[in-house]
Amino acid sequence: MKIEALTKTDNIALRNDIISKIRDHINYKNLEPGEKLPSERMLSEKFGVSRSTIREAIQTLEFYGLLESIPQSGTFVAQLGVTALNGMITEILSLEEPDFKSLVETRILLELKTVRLAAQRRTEEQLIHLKQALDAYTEKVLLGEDAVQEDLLFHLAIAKASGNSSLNTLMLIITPEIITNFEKYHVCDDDQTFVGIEEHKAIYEAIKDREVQKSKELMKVHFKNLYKYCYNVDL
Amino acid sequence: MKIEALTKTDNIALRNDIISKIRDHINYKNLEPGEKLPSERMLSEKFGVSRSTIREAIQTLEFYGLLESIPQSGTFVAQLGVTALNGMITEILSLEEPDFKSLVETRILLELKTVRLAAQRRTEEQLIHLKQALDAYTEKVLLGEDAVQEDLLFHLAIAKASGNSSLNTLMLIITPEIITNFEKYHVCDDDQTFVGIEEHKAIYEAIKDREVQKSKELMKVHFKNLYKYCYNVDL
DNA sequence: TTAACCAATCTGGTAAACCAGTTTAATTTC
DNA sequence: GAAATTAAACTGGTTTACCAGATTGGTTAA
Repeated sequence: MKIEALTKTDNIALRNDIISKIRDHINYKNLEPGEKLPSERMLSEKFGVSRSTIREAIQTLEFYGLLESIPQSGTFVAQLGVTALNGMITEILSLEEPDFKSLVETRILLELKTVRLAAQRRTEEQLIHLKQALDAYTEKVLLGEDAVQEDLLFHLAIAKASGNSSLNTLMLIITPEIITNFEKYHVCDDDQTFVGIEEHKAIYEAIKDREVQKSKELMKVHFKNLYKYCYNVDL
Repeated sequence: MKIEALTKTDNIALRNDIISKIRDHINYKNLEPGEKLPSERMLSEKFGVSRSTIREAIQTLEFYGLLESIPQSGTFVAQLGVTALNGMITEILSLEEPDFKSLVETRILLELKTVRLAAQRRTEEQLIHLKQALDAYTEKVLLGEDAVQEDLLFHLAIAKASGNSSLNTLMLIITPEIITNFEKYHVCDDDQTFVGIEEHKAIYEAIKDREVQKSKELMKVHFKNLYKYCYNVDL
């Protein structure tokens, strides 16, 4: 482990500590949904840390939808009861860094859904966007260059065309981690790239023709290698 | 629209503006993966805002795994090329607030997967946790009290038992929003709660007995009403 | 008694100053 | 001339101070 990783870890540990203290406070005061948390200054003094640290912790809980800060007014607990809030925060604190296998498993699940939805719901505008992404990918491959990024953007375009903003968000969250790990472990085998063009093209055509089931099957084939990798290799 | 929402919107708009400016800078300087961003002070001066604002924008991009800040060293772009980074940031900036239908659709997808994985992989310890969550839910319902929170915690326990940390994280992200909307639109019909006990119990038993297919079918039934709601009602 | 009003206070957001490691480059030493 | 050294500049993180809008509680007018 690198030296500077320690201080970074310390920062996260500190923030998690503050989050658990906020949870304890909510429990102790039995704060109901919509009730107001003490001001950042109060919490800062109470927990013996600076406002920045408090704000960081609040921002994290805000991201998970458990708190909401209103400017010049206060920070409020979401429309969740104490029990749920308690359980959720405990879970958040115990979250592990996702392993590669989990990421791939999740990506496959999400993409088999987004491609079906895209085939059902894509608009003409989204179709054009898909075509552009496909062309950019094809061109890069034909030039013999690395096309991992264009590959990724095509898949994100499918997610967008699914018309499901929630799925789209989740794809955006897990994609960078996937790519980072891909680069790290050199998963992508360049021999497959020309096959990749055909597969991408076929998926695009299926979405264009609104062939729902076929699009899913094509995506399944496209993920075949990933599948194999996911279930045969342990990282 | 409420008045205070304007200032809140302004804050988000400001942060998004900074994010897009960071993107532009990365493009302009053609920063490769792992390269260092200008210091927060430089960016602060360059963009005419305070460091706090810069830090907030960086923190957001860090959450999506696009940047990484190292204490006393600098902020670095992730192992993603300029093209991917560019596309991702653009997507992030255009993210909409998820609609209820998207959330429900996504939740069903995720839960049909987590329950299958839980039936395959659950440990004895996770099984105990599931049982506790089930009992808490049952008790609350039998007392005639509202058990939405305990319901939620049971489902989160399943996600945890799936052994897929990535899926677990995604469930944690969308669950609060779901609950908030449930409360808002009064989706949960209290007549169903006693049926709910039986359904939860059956799912628990299926996971306990490692009956993968059955667990999925039971979850599908459990979501039947949600399904109907999702595809018949527009919000 | 009640409703309108106004100023003191409190809020989250922003900016500026400070801290302790890290990095860098000039200086010294061999 | 090259390698070791050291001090100055730079880094993200933290603390403190300030801002403008929101809240609140007492006062005043009806």
